[in-house]
Amino acid sequence: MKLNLTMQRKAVLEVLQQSHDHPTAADVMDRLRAQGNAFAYGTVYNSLRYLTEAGLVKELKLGEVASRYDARMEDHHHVVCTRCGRVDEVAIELPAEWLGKAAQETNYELHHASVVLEGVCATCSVLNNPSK
Amino acid sequence: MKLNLTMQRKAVLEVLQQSHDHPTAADVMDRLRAQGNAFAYGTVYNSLRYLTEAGLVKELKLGEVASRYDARMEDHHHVVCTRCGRVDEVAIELPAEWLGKAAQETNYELHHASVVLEGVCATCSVLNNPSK
DNA sequence: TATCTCTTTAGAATCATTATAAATTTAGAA
DNA sequence: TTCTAAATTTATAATGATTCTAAAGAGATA
Repeated sequence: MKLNLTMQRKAVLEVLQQSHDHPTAADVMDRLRAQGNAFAYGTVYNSLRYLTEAGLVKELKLGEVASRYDARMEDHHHVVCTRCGRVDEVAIELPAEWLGKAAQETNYELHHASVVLEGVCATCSVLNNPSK
Repeated sequence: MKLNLTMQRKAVLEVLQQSHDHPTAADVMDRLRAQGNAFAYGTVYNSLRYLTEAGLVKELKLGEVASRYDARMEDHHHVVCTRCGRVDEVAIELPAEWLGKAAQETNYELHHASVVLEGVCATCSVLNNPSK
């Protein structure tokens, strides 16, 4: 399967590469519009799916209504701020030992692990309790 | 806030307590119907939200379209079989040390961690490769 | 009893996403 | 180059989960 990067797909990919806040499909749409690329909704979804399948982009399902997308392909996890909705990345990997125990307990052949942490980000924490 | 368990809410809770497969709202609806309780859709969603807020039930967002619900309140994680969609539980807790590192790296005040593992369950694994 | 609040109900509305069908573009063959 | 087949984009309709709304019902309290 050779890569077929149409201008639409390239534009979507570039938006993701230039974003560091894990935009949703609607966010991507807006950013494309802002730069003069008014593609059809379906095209944006199509492109996101294509890029995801091509392994150029990751789809993040963090328990919110909408999926988010990320062009950072190194494996990593995420933290969501329960106050402002901001999403940050967690670079630390799960201990292999822990995964091993999980595989053993469940009797699954594990392929992927995703951790979603919830908490309050530094900014919101300060806002709420300036004495910090 | 005192607990107000109407008959509808009680029925929804009981369905969840008797289910061990993490049913979706639609599943709950079906099971209620099957036992003669034909509540309105809105009521089931309302009850699920109420029970979740009351801490009697957990809402699971495992990256599928629909939320699943679980009356097991002990903290635990989940494995999803990518072949058949089956969801099982993982009782092992994340190492506190790992969480500590994550909190430090991200500068978040962490409140909750949820791990979703993906893999192939024992049944599907055998089906696909009977030599095992 | 009268009133107030909470709940249920049916159905409409919303939101993210997918499907459809026609129009357009692209790539490769002739 | 010209033709044709396959892939893609587009606009729009459809879907599926969930929430909202407004009216009706139930319960509790004064």
